[in-house]
Amino acid sequence: MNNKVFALIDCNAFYVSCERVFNPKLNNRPVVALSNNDGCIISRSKEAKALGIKMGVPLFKVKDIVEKENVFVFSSNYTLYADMSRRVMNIISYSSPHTEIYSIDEAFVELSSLSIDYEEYAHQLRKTILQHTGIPVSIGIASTKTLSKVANHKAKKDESLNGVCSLVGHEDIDKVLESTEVGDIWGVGRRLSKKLINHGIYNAKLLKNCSDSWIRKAMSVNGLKTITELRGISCMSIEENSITRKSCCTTRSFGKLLTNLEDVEQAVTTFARRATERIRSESLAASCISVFLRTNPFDKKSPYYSNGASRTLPYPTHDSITIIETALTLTKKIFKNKYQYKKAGVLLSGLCDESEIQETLFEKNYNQNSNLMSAIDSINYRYGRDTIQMASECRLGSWKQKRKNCTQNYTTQIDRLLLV
DNA sequence: TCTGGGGTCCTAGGACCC
DNA sequence: TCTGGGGTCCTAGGACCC
Repeated sequence: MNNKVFALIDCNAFYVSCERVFNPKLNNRPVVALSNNDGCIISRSKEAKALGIKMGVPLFKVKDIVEKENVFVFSSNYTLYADMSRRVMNIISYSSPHTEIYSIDEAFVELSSLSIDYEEYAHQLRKTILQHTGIPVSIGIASTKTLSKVANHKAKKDESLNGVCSLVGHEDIDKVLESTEVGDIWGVGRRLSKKLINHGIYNAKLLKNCSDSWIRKAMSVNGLKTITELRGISCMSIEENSITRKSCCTTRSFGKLLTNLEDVEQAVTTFARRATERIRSESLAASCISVFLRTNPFDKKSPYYSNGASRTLPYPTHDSITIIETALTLTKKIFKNKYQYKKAGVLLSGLCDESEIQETLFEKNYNQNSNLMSAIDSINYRYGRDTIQMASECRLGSWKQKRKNCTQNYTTQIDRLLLV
């Protein structure tokens, strides 16, 4: 038996909550936030959920409800959300020595090393986060990460719990597991959930009691970890040191369909530049560059085309010019006339730390522009990320995304501060 | 008319080696 | 007619997460 204790802190309807902080009129009203290009609904207030608006649904499919019920709709404002996330995570990190930032709106904390009352800690933390940032959170506490996810789910659903649910010392965890649908378990997605239900396993208690050998076959080693954790034996620990990434990709849908090579090249240039800037900011370099293009898979009337191409360089680089040149060569290779392109992307992989770049005697030096890159980065940091662009991306701007209803950068731009 | 973006990990199967 | 055994590496595809 282990005696670890994990807490999972999860922000409630995070993007919607961020918008509410700066516009209190949105409180107690149905509010949703959209994905890029104003495509799908990816964050919903409690009131919007109550209207039957589902997670991930395309906006146009719920247009009627949105209009009839006066739902407030926001384009995503990642600059704002990222900054609000940073504030919440700072408070969490300060509250415990063992913290793992798991996503933009979630963090795991290991509590067993602290001699505290866990529930009291959780209520206090909730209060502090709300007071300092305006963001409401829910906290689940249990002996494994997977169970803390279950507890968090319960904390969100059951309003009488005041946002905190602890399964530590809980007399009947099985009862909680019985009321947890199998698809709500961390690690069980849409496919596995369907498969399990077909076998009569529709809640967490039934899953927990399956045989190891059957689970190994049906769900691979990850499934085995999941059921072990449901039984209260911890096999996933806190990842305190953020592991360096293995790839970095920038991809977008276009605001309108593109048919010209020049327009697609312009978009690919921007994607390649942004991805390269990101790896540079993390002191990484890439040795493999991939580009992909595709038409709209939902449009059954037009012919579908999707293709990708990659090239591996002789040694890693984080020079925008080299990476963009390579990306454009790849684009020409896969671009075909007469198709209407909806989306493209650039993926950088084979990443290594910039200090490990091995140069070769006989190849062109890709990294000779490093002073130029530093200068571009510092100008873009100071004056906005697209202040200096590449010539091949400044032409028409025809691929730009839809972003009809986006709020200000209240916390990161001095002239956008609210006046009180 | 309108359908997101950015990641990780595992497995099976093929190619190849001796 | 009869065609082994043991291994590695790579890739595509499938699953998951937020």
